[in-house]
Amino acid sequence: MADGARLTKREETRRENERAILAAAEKVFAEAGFGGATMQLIADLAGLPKANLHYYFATKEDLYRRVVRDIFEIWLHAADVFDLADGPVGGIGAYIDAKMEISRRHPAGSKVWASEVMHGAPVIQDYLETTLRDWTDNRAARIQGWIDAGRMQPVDPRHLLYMLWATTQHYADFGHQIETLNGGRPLTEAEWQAAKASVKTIILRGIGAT
Amino acid sequence: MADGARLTKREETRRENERAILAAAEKVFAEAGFGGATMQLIADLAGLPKANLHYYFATKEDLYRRVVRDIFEIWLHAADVFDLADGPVGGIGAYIDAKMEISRRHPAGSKVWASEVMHGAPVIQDYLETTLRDWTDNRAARIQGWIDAGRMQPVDPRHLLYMLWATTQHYADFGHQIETLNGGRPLTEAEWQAAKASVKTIILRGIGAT
DNA sequence: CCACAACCTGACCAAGCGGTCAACAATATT
DNA sequence: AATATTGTTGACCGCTTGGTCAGGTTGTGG
Repeated sequence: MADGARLTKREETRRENERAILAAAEKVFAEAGFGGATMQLIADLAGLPKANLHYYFATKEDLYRRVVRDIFEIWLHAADVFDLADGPVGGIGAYIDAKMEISRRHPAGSKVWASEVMHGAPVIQDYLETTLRDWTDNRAARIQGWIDAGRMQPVDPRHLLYMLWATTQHYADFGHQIETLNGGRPLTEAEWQAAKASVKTIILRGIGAT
Repeated sequence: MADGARLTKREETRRENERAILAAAEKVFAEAGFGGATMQLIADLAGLPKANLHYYFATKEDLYRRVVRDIFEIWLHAADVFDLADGPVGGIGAYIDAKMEISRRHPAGSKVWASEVMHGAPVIQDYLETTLRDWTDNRAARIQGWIDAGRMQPVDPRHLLYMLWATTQHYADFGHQIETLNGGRPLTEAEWQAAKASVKTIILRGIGAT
């Protein structure tokens, strides 16, 4: 008792295998794209026979769909910080921090998401049209509220959101390019902090947030 | 005479076929990624038999390499405007316009480039380490010059460049997402102008450019 | 302990892939 | 007109792919 949920050996194994498969899949899909990824590669990385993957996920597309949706959830919840603050400095500042942190900790997931959208969102188009659209409408309204309250300069809320997404995701999706331009070394802790600070400084000043 | 270069029928055909293949390849690579693209698909789109592709480009990788390098050239030359202006408002403003225009006119190329970098730049790593690094160093120095001259606030020139790249490319790479959030319709001419204006306003104010 | 269900996997398959090639057609050169 | 060069293509090949499946193993509930 006292170690959370009581699990049978079966449930535990299932959970662990799924986790291993999803982690491997995320990495392989990020590195090779959907078309370039192979079930064999994912299986090897997960340490399971290929046939076993098909026991847990019927098809390559099912597995991919699951990976994309998992990322989407994380991505979406980063916006919780948006709603806690009462003004643009706190709200947008915290959102930038949160999204930069996601780029740093889930670079593979970010790439899978980027790849999916870039190729026309074949598997999550419905999510874009429902969940994401609602999400965006809400946040745009909130930003407009700040503008109306004189807390920031009038800018198109949507283009501001695009800029936030673009800039923060860039550090994951184009991490390889940034690393190369950084002398071939990954950003250090201090360099990450500097990156965050730069982004926040420019954007918050850019919208005249108070 | 007077219609430019005099070409034999052979040269003309060769030129036209190469053009058709490259255009088709850019589109297919953008839509499906390197791994998902097939020579058959490219051939069909170019209106040529598959075997003919291999006469012009020995391998799929050769063809891909050519597409990526062509984009890189366009991308790089967009920065010419950077050098004509004497201050950040003109220089960076014009650069944003130029890169937004590329996103608009070469969305497929942009996606191929993004995909290439995202997957670790397997075919243009050398370009990143030489041409792009030099390019970046030069522009960073120029921006630093503007800072030293008091023409803009002190910000890290590199992170500013990343922000410019990220934001402008976003309109190509995530064009599908933007279109979906725009009610399923592509941006109109006026909306493109508004996007450009938003980006320029926020960034130029963000760096305190004068 | 038993019977049943869930889980695992090596061997296999049809389909599609990048790439080759021999035979042929068109153009250029002499 | 004859010849050499370059361009074109259907048919083909070896290989890898996603996916299947029969038969075995492991865990569970009674």
